[in-house]
This record gives sequence, structure tokens and C-alpha cells, in this order.
Amino acid sequence: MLPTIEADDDRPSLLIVDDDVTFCEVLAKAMTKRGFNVHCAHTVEQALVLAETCVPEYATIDLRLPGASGLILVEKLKALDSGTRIVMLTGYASITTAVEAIKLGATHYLAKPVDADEIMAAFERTSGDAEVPISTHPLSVGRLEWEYIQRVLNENKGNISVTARILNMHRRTLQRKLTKNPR
Amino acid sequence: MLPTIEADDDRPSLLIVDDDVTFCEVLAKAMTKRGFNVHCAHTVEQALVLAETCVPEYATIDLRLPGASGLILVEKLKALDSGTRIVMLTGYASITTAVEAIKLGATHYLAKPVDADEIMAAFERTSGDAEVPISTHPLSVGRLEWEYIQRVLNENKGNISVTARILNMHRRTLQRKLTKNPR
DNA sequence: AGTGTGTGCGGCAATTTGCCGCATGGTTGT
DNA sequence: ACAACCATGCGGCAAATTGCCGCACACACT
Repeated sequence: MLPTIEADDDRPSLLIVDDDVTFCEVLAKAMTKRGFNVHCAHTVEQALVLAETCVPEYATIDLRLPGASGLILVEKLKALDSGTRIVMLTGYASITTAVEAIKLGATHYLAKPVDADEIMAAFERTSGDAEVPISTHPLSVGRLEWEYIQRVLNENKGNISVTARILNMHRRTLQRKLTKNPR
Repeated sequence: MLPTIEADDDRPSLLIVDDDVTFCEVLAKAMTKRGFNVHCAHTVEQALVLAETCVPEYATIDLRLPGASGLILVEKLKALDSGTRIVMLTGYASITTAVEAIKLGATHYLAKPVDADEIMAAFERTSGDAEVPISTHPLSVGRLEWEYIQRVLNENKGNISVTARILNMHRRTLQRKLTKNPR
């Protein structure tokens, strides 16, 4: 670990925008370890303030932010520096927003949960490469499902019935799944 | 605008690429009625031959084509004329391929079934309209699984065996899942 | 030819699911 | 206090899905 001198930093700057503070911290740590100069923001406004003082070369932006959509942030950041590489993150992936994000200039669009390596790989991606990013995929399908269920469940304050309805699965099945370990 | 090679026709040229012949015919008719000079192709090779004799201004391309993916066609068409407006069509929408298509230069990405008006609207679309509603829960668990599988599969160039191994599931099961619709 | 790997698919047992039911506990409005 | 409503936990059983075997075929590499 190289101790860094404050002001002029030759590490690439990374702006993380996500309303989930814990998520930010974890990701910030992981990306710092990978050699980035990391700043975090939890709202669009904060992100803009930060971006203006220190235009980031890289950014990860959550789609859903308090107030406005993360999409407009993509637009703003690109306006500040069209070279900025932006990865969109989202808890709930949708084709429409994915298309939108890419058209606005995002370099990639990933669904949570993601790990730092996937984000790194996404940053590296140039447009339309046929290349294969040999990133390791730690998550099995079962595990992914578990993570997702946990998130939705959490968002609904642990209400199993509601969660089951949203997830379009049987309450009984959800119950049974919850008794099991993440595969 | 440069006139195309054999432009005795002032109607905009449209190339429809889809292996489903019936679909092509129906769409061709509908688009002709809307003022396009329509050509159809059912394979990547056919499409390339057609495109070289008469560079299309518009194109609709199915993602799944016999042999290669429709994505490479996007690349080729854009190389011939970067002004070509391309709408990707797909039976089973997946975020991964959507991202890929847009990055390669497609102007939009639509899931079948689509009608001619939707395609028209997609052609008209310019850059990002930053206001896209973020639906709270677009994905059921089954759908999530599907998206994830598509992503990993895509990253591994469609190699089912490798994907199954990474995902820690049986190849046979993966095969079976792939034949089904996203839930 | 021989080896290795990927693919498609059939069949069958084991597991998981969907869907029913019922008893229980908490909350809300009257 | 009472009914009405909802969420929960769990049992049982048929239906669907998965795991795991096999086999044939195609393709690349040595």
C-alpha cells in the first residue's frame, strides 16, 4: 500500500454514487485497494458538487437515487468530461433503463450484486469488443436468487407475503427457500 | 445525405433481417405501406450481400439468426454507413444483449412482439431522453435468473458447458432453461 | 485415426414447486 | 370486546423441475 500525497494524485479518480452508505463504503474500500482515488456521494446534488471540484475519470452510479434518477447524472458527468467512464449500477435491472443509460454515454450497465472485479472489467470495456472479459463469476444462480430475495424482502420490511407477491412466487415456496442456506 | 448506390428511388431504404420468413413478410408489407423501400434477408450472409449492393438507411435486425448473432451485423452495417439507424429485435430481451447492441451503435432495442409503429418510433428516437420511469420491481426471480444466465452465457461466447460449470448447475438443466421463456 | 470438448436430447428417479388447507397472532375499525 | 383482515408457520400431495445417467454427432487439435 503506497501512502499517497494529498493534492496531486496520479491515481485515477473514481466517483461512487449510491444512496446505500454501507454499499458505498464497501465498494470504496475495494476500489481504493485497486488503485483508485475514491470519492462518494449519496445524492445527485452531492455528486454534482463533488464532480465540479474534481472531475472524475471514472464513476459508478446507482440508477435509483433519492429524488432524481441516476440517469441525469450520467448526462451531467459526460457534459463535464466526455471521457469519463461510467458504470450504471442497479438493484432492479430493466431493459429500458439499460438502453437509456448506454445511449446517454454509460460504458456499461450492471445489476447488483456486483463485485469490484466486475466493475473493473466493465470500465475496461471499450465499445463493441468481441473480447471476452475473463472475470470470475463468484455467484451461482442459487446464490443470486438468494441475494435478490433478501434485498426485496428487506425493502418490504421482512413481509413475506408481500415479497412473494412482488416476486411472483408462492408464499409457501418463499418460506421454504428462506429456511435454506444460500446455495 | 449521399444517395445510395442505386438510388432511382427517393424512399428511404430499409433492410429487414429475420430468420422468420413470415415475420419478414408481414413487417415488410407494413413498412412498405409506411413509405420505405424494403429488402429482406434471413441470414447474416444474405444481409451482407444485400447491404453491399444497396446500403440501407434503416435496418431492423433480429438478435438470433442462424449461425451468427445479429450483433455482428450491427457492426458491419455501421461500418458501411455510420448514419444507418438500426433497431434490434429479439424474441427474448436480455439486458446483456441490449447493452451490447446499443454500444455497437443500434439506435434502439425492442422485444417482440412489436408492431410497425413501435419500430417507427424507435427509428425516430434520437439520443437519450433522460426521463425514464424507474419501475420499482420489474424482475421476478425467474426473470432475474434468466438475465443472469444470459449475461454469463454472453460473456462466455455462448458456451453452454462452461457457463453451466461457472454457474454450478448441470449442463442439462441449463439447456432446458434456455429453451424456455423468461418467466 | 485418436483424443478432447461441446451440443442436443431421451429417460427416469429425486427433489422442489405449486396449491390446497388450517391454527395462530397481530392490527384496525366499530 | 368483537369482527374483519392480514401475515405467519407448517403439513400433505400432485405436478413440475432438476440431477444424472447415457448416447450420437460435430469440430478442432496432435
